[in-house]
Amino acid sequence: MAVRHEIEPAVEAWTLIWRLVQANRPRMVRLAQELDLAPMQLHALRLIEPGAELAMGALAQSLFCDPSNVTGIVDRLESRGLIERRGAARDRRVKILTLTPEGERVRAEASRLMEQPPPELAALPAEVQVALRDALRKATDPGRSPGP
Amino acid sequence: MAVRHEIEPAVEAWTLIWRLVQANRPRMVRLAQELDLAPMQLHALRLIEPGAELAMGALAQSLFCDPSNVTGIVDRLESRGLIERRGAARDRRVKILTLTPEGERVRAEASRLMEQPPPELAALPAEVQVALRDALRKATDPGRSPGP
DNA sequence: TATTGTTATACTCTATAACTATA
DNA sequence: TATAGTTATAGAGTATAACAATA
Repeated sequence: MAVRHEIEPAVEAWTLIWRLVQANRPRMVRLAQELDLAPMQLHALRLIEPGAELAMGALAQSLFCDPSNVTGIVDRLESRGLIERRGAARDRRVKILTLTPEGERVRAEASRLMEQPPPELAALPAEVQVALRDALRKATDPGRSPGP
Repeated sequence: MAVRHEIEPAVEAWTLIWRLVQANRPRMVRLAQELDLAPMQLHALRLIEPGAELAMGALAQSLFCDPSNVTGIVDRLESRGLIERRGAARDRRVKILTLTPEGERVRAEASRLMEQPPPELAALPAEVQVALRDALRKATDPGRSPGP
């Protein structure tokens, strides 16, 4: 019988992804500090698209946290003048969030900085970058995920 | 002149990695809850290897946070009986951390659960898993990083 | 003097439970 | 009754500054 010392490629890939993301945590923390935003504030800001509307509840779902939590995060973004909160016309229980012009500016800057790949990826030969991208496209392709 | 609508493969790969990790945040939070550990406590526990010693300062560096912070994290792990803290013999300023038997048990269980790849990766065809793993190996190979 | 870890302080993130105002 | 969001509360993570013990 064959001896199997090899671990599953998916297991090793997942471990390596974790390592890569961990190694880049200091950069992300520094980035948030430069924008004078706490990590979750930055995350929330990125989930509100320019010109679009987002209800508090939808934001809570996207952030994977309790609605009671979102109140504070939104409070802080609002008092910094980055977002606005107003009641929805058709159901006055829900609060609609929109970016202010300053919010759009900060969000664009944040996105520009965050999408810069870490040196470990940027230094890879072009063909390895392409192989990595193509494999990740297949993993995150919505058409592949389990049905509704 | 050629029009370039394509973004750099490394940029897209980095974005996809973020998406993958974000999508798996709820699973990681649930995992920590099942072990009755806060996220940073889990992270810290994983950084102390069985049979090895780790100074508080080294742990602070690995966690990318301030030493004053580590005091509280270690306090909570110690009061749960997962780690021990004692003065180093040769320099009594430094505190040495070691796992208790219970700490080793919880850490092993945590590692087993955390290394399970998310469904998005596990469901990939074997050859795509291998391509992904090989590209990530090249990215995280210590031999490739900028010199000392 | 310099370094390791702690304490004091203040702020952010986190969830649970009780509350409000709508529906 | 049920739902969206808030408030109250408590605990955990975060950094800065001042401190104790040791080197």
